[in-house]
Amino acid sequence: MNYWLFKSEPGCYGIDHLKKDKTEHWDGVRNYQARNMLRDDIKKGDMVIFYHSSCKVPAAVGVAKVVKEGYPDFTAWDPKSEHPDPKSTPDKPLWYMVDIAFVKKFESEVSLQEMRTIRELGDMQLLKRGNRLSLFPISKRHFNVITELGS
DNA sequence: GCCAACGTTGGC
DNA sequence: GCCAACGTTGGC
Repeated sequence: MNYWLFKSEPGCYGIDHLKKDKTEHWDGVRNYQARNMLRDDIKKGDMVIFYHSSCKVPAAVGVAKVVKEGYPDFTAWDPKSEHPDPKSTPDKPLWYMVDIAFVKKFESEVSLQEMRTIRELGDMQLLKRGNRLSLFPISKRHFNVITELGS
């Protein structure tokens, strides 16, 4: 089993949305590195730290679980969607997504600022300079440390 | 295939 | 709103 961190802007789609929806497809990723992970690496049963970015207090806010492995992101060929891409078609899909299910919302969210002070999280991609990927792998240790801080 | 210009992300 | 970092685009 592998562990991942997914970023989302809470104003756009936050942990409370996922809690309400129970499961949701993680669409709209338009970056090749992230696409490759969604298509090839993220497996059913993998665990996800849900992270709020581009907001007042950037923070890890909960846990989700992968319930469906990579399949074509059909929002790409919907011109009315948030991130349409005419280069992607049902015959030749360019972008992929997975489905995730709500597991829990942290009792206290774990801010980016707090995570920076934790030695065991020092090598996490989230804390590296210039990190812009919207999702990336984390270690089991990272996952455990963050979930413990959140409870 | 190089690289300048431009766009986007995201913390601050 | 600023800016650093990085991805993408497109001319050559």
